[in-house]
Amino acid sequence: MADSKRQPKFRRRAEARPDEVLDAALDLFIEKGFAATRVADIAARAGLSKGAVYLYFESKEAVLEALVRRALAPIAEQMSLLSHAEDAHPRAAIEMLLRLIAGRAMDPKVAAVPKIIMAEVGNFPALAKLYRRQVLDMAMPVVTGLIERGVKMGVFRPVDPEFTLRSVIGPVIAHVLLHQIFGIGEGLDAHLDRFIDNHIDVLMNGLAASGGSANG
Amino acid sequence: MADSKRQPKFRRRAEARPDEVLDAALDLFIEKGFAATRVADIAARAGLSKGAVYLYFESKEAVLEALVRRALAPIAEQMSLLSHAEDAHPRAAIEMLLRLIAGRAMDPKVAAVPKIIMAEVGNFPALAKLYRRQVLDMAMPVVTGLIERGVKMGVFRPVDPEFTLRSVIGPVIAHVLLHQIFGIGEGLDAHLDRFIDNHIDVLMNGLAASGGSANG
DNA sequence: CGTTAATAACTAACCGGTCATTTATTTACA
DNA sequence: TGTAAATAAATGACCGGTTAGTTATTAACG
Repeated sequence: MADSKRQPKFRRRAEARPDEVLDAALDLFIEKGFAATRVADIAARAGLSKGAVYLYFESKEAVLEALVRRALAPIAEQMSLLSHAEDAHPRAAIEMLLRLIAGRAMDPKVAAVPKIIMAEVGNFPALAKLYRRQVLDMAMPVVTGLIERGVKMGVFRPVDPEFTLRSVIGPVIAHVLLHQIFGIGEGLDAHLDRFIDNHIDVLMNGLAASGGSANG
Repeated sequence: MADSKRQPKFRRRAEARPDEVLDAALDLFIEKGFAATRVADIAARAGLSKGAVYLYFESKEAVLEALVRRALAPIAEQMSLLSHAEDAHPRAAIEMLLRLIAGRAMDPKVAAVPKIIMAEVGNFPALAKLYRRQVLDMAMPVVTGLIERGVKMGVFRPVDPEFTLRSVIGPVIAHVLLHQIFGIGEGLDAHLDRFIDNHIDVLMNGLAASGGSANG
């Protein structure tokens, strides 16, 4: 009151606002889900008023879509990286790929997006299509191609690439789900590398002991 | 009005109502998620009025919890089956287990429950605990035990059972997710057996060609 | 000062949950 | 067995709280 330095009660920062809103929305969608998050909450966390959110986004749904788009962009970049990896030895490429995916997927901010999509796919089928087109349709062919090439080169046994894709990424998904959703293997956080080691070991060499009767 | 046969506008069927409500709720939660489903919708699909739903359930949330409980009951039975399987050869037991899980998990009604849990875990942490206690804490030790025994018997190579669990079930989860959420491998529906065959082949024998340098 | 970012108060609609009332079914009894 | 009283099941209108989206107004700042 006696203070002469009246700092303004808000700043005009049109450039930075949209990203800040998306940051806040991501946090809240992770915490409470899309439906349970109020636009007012997003605004509050982003440090502006609810009305201001509507200066930058058409609707609450539009916030979600923008959020997903923004999260997907870097993944598209990763994919171009993976395309380079095609030159490498299939085994080494898959190993690199798995470590890359696992490392990123264990970051809650990254894991959250597929989780939100799974949760909201019923309400917004467009989200599933977006994710499928921007991520899956780019990533999956890279992996199946890698497997296919490995088979042709004779470094992999003759397996079905489409099916085997699931054997490559599935364990990582399982690991992330158990951890993120159910809090299982909490202490294993630091042991992510060891999990990947184990996964690659099993994936490449199989479970069966070499001496045993292993064929189906 | 001219009709002499006045069929009643409702029937008293207190026995059947709760299950019918849960059936309807499951359908709708699958379609639209928990938050987006109105109690009136549930009632309409179950063929009674909204008020009647509250004769049988305390709240909308109580409907969800009852739904999960009902879905979990048969799984607990399955687990006792699995306990029997421990007597069998670890390899055969795992194979049987995988075919069992995959067959059930591809049924949308069954797959829906974990999906709903994943979606609503933010709002209702109790659900995750329920699922963890009633399913995971029962199922996971069976599998890790199986792996452990296989290692001790020498039919499996020395792997970490906790980590390898993820290699066993992960591919099935991936398959179900790709199919249920993103509609990938739609035509592969009939090929579930072939997917499991491929998974077991890779799981047991590994990807690496026998001649190659496969060790990490 | 004029433009525009931002606010704060507002509206309208929706939806979970309640309850007074109606209808179906069962029971008591002549 | 026929009928009326009793009970249980079900309805549907309603209430109150919540919240997405709007708008009149104000404040920042070049």
